This record gives sequence, structure tokens and C-alpha cells, in this order.
Amino acid sequence: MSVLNPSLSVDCVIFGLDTQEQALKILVYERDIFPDDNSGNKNLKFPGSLVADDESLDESADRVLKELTGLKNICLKQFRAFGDPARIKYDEEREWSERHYGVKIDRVVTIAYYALIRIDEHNPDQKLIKDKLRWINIDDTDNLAFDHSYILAKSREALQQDFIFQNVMAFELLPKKFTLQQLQSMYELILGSKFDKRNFRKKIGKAEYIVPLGEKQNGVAHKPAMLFRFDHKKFERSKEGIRNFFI
Amino acid sequence: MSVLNPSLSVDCVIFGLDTQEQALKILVYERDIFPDDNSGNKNLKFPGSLVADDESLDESADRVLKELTGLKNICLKQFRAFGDPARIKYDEEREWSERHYGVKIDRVVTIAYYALIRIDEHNPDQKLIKDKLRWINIDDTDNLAFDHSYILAKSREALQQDFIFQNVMAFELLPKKFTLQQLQSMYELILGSKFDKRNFRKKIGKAEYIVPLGEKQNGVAHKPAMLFRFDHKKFERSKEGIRNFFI
DNA sequence: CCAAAAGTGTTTTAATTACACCCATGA
DNA sequence: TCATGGGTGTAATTAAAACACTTTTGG
Repeated sequence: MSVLNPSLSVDCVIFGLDTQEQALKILVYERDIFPDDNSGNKNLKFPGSLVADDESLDESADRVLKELTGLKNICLKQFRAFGDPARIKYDEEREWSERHYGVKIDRVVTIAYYALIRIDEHNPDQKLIKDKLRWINIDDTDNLAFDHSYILAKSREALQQDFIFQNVMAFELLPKKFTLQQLQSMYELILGSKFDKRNFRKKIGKAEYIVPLGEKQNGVAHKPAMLFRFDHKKFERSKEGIRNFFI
Repeated sequence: MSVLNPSLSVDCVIFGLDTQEQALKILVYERDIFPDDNSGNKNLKFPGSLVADDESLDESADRVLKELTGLKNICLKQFRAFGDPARIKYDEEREWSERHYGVKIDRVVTIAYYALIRIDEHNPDQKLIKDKLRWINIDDTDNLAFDHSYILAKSREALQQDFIFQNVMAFELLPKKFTLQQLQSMYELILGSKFDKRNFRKKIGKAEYIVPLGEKQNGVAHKPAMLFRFDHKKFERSKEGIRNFFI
């Protein structure tokens, strides 16, 4: 591979929906420099790396994600650059970066991407996850390495805004066949709020791209729910008509 | 000033509302390298420059804008990084960059900012504007230098999205005292669509941060319009309650 | 028969849309 | 007195919000 630019990196915030636990998590990478102390989360960072000189930012993000996690064909969305000269705060962090990348580091601007995936489907490479990668709950993420807590906060805002504006690939998050309860739970986790079940269903009922299959769940110890699927083509068509927001 | 990073720049897309002409314009900077030929807009670029190593991206954008245009205290919003290695397309563009900055250029990632201002109030520095800067109509901007036409397209999307989400400083665009017609025209120019006058006024009537002054226009050859002002504090308060979009 | 989640409707209130005429002013 | 843009209201439709009980299944 060609030469790494010492002042330019990409970082990937991977949001994972855990359908079983009904939780939203993020994928973090454990650095090896402070191996054992009680340093809280400061060994945890997002998968990221310096950018090579012959790749675009998007390519770089795809490559880095694949190298560090095994994840590929993930739809990453660039949402922001972070460039405070003091974002690598501590000498030890600078030192870690220099040892890790093998180049002299002065100041690094990072271009941040996010993606939303299903934890149980796209599981990162098993070998890597064992010693380096972890899913952690999104509410348990204070004090990440560098300025990654700040990056996380901004990525959540971007995610929510994009989700509301419907540009977002949120249906990859559910199983092919899903219940309305799972769908509602997804909305609630991403937007961080609760909705009324009946009103939610009324609204969903109008979205022609959420299609009832004839089938029901089985094996559940309660009334089985109707299963639905997501229709991509109808969804794309429905996105045309988004122009009636303010006024 | 300290050393410039040869692979990192900022660019500023300055949208200017021209209240007289009722037009939305952008501020472009004329490069001096192709001085006379019929090169269309390819000598025109956004004000931008390489980033110094000891400044944040935001600081860099503020500095560059001030140096190149005289504009200061403008609320710039970062909206996107552009990093295709081929974004500096032509050898002549690379050559221009190298001569202009005096450093060897390989590939430049640019962090793009936008701002919305009133043309008649914040006028860029007069000496500069005469030979380097021009306001051009937003619909007349094909084929700018580098990838700046693409950057413009993306900045418009960001502007519209931010405007709808109300995070945006759009009332700086109007005179302190403005008419509802001016307000509507601003909405239409920014969002690129037309609204019904009565429905617009009905909606505006509910926004408590748009306050009628007792006064009317004068000197106009028709029924004079009521003047309004914008109440910053009430606007800030009203922004709290933005959480009821989708569902 | 019990626990657990699914499923379902109505009423009230607020927002959106479409639409056309008279008014005040300066020239 | 005319040209110009300012200003106004209603009715119909659609969306939003609040709210509680019955159904089906497995254990």
C-alpha cells in the first residue's frame, strides 16, 4: 500500500442494533497500550486509521473498517471532520499514535463516518473481535480515547437527523421478516424516545413500503405477531416526495 | 504564521441574499492564472486555503475568509469533507496550487464550510472585491474550478436541511425591520420553492419570534407593508421543542 | 388458567391545502 | 384613476394525540 498521510485519518462509528437485547450499541476497538489499569474507557476508540495518499476518504473508510473489523459492504456515511489541534490530548496518546502508525504525528484531522448495522447479521471477524473489538452499550461510553466521546455525540445527532430525513438505510437493521414491535423498538432506540403503539401502527399503516406477509411468528409464549417485510423499491419511490417540511 | 499543511485545506461557500434583486448568490474568488481566455467559470473558486498546523479547522475557515474577503464574525458551518484524490483534476490546477501556496501539492482534502449572509450588510472588503471577488447568481455556476461545482451542490443540500431543521441563523439575512414578503422571499430562495402567501402568513403568525412592529413601510408606490422584527431570545426558546418530526 | 405481548377504534384537536377579492399608496 | 403589491378568511381535508380493553398463544 502507498504512503499514509500523517495528518489525515478516518474513524468509523458503527452503530449496531441488538434485536434480542433491544439495545443500541457501538463497536469499539481496544488499544493495547494501557493494558491493565483501571483506566475506564480510555483504551477504547473507534476503528480508524490514517488515510493513504491514493485513496479517497470513502475508500479509506471502507478499507480501514474491513482491516480492523472484517466488516465489508457496509454503507458508511461521512458526517463531519474533527480538527482541533488539541484533539490528541495527551502525550501518551500521541506516543501511541506514533508507535502504532510508525510515522511522526503532529496533528491529525479525522474524517468521521457512521454506519448502522444489525449486530447479529454482520458480525465482525471472529478472531479480531476476541481480543480487540467489543460492542458496548451506547449509554455506557464516557471517556473514550482521544476525542471519541465527542465524535460519538456528533454521530448520534447526524444519525438521528438523517434517520428523520429518511436518507438512511435503517431497514437493514431488522431481520428480513420483522414484527411491528421490532420496528417500533428500532425507531425508539435510534431516536431515543418512546411512541404510542397505536399511533405508531396507524402511521406505519400508511407507509406502503412496509408490507405484511401473510405469516405469523411461532414459538412465542404469547399471541404471535404478524410478520412484515420492507420493500426497497417502494421505499425509493416514496423518498421522491420529501419536500413538504417547513411550510 | 506557522507552517501550512500541504494536504489539508478549507473552503468557504458564502451564500448571499440579495434583498433588492431577490436572488441568492455565492461569493467567488477569481484566480489569476488563466487571465483572459473564454474559460467559462473555471477561474472561479470559493475562498479557501491550506490549513495551518496550529489552528483548528473552524479557526482556519474564519482566518481564510477574513484574509481573502475581509468578512469577519461570520457564522460558518462545517458541512462536509471532500477527499477524492482526483479532485484537483488538471495539471494546471495542481500547478496553480503549488505556485499559489509555495509548497509541493500531492493531494488535498478540503473541509468545506458554508455561511448565509446579507449581501448589502456584510460587504466584503472593497479593495479585494474589485479585482478578485464577485457575487454570482446561484443558478449561474457551472464549471467552477477544481470540484467546486460539486461542493456547491452539496452545500445547498446542507443549507436546506439545516434551514428546515432550524439550526440555522437565517434571520441575519434580513434587515432589522422586514416585511412578510421579504421573509417569504427568503424562504423561497433558500428552499428553492414557492409558497402560498396566505398559508405562509398563517404559519408565520404562529411563530412568536416574528414580532410585528407598529410601523409601516413608506415611500412605496403601493399599500405600505407592516414591518416585523426577529426576536432572538424567543427563537432560541422555541428551538427547544424540536423533537416531533417523524412519529 | 395465567402470563405476556398482540392487536385494535374513537374522539378531539391541530395543521394543511386550496382559493379570490378589496385596500392603500405614489405616480 | 391606475398600477402595484399588501392584506385578509373559510371550508374541506388530513394528521396528530390521547387513551384501554380483548385476543391468542405457550407454559
